[in-house]
Amino acid sequence: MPKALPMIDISAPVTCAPVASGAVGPEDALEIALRLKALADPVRVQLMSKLLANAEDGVCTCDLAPVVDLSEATVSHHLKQLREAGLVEGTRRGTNVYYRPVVASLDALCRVIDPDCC
Amino acid sequence: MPKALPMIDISAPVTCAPVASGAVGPEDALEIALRLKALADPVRVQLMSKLLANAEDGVCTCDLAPVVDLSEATVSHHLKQLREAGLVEGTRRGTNVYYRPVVASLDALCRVIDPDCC
DNA sequence: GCTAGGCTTAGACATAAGTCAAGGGAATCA
DNA sequence: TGATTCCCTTGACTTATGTCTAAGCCTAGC
Repeated sequence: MPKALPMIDISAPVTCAPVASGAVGPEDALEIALRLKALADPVRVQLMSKLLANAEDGVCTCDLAPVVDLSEATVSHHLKQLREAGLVEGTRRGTNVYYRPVVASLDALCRVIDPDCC
Repeated sequence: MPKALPMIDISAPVTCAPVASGAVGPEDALEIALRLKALADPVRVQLMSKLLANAEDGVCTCDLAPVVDLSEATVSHHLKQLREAGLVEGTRRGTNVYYRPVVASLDALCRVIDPDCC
């Protein structure tokens, strides 16, 4: 992948014009792609699903690991990806960190990619 | 990525239950992730954008290459990814192949990932 | 303080993905 | 038929990604 290094902040919901509205520029395309990439992994899809199913309570890392049958370190890595993409947020309660989905980000992402959506 | 090899057909629109409806299984998560991965690249986002902007006429590979400033071989590779994900389809007219977006697939994908969509 | 539990980070490794150059096919036209 | 043009595939290279183990960091409770 001989490609420019991202290193841009994508933690806020995407705000550019919908993809269908015309040829998007390289920078908008990169913003969209980075957020999509955060979701484009089966483990992270499963994690998001679990989080969305428990959106009000939140789920801690130790409960997430068994769901995807991976080590806590790997789950933490995936959660970091999702956090950096603004798709989840974690709050500490005691020794545990509870993760919750950021529905607004998911919504914004969807709005950008689907012409007939919302 | 020490992970199971995909090798599954994802050319039809995704049909599984929405991610938000509960913890999706590993196989559904893989189906969703593979389709998202097809879109999760800045070049392919740009290509889709261009195609969506010319949805009725279609765009040929030689016109697509300048848009993303890459070789035709690389563009062909990206189009193959999108084709295998069922997001675009190409029809030959003479020596040219004209690509068109498959809006239904994009729509289905969006419906699966966004709880508040559609 | 000190220890224990939960979470994250760092390093290492294997696999996947993006890019290009070169070559092969198919359709058109002379 | 032969030449040209467009498109696709293959192979090789480089970079990115997912996973683990091991180590470090907070927070709570003693």
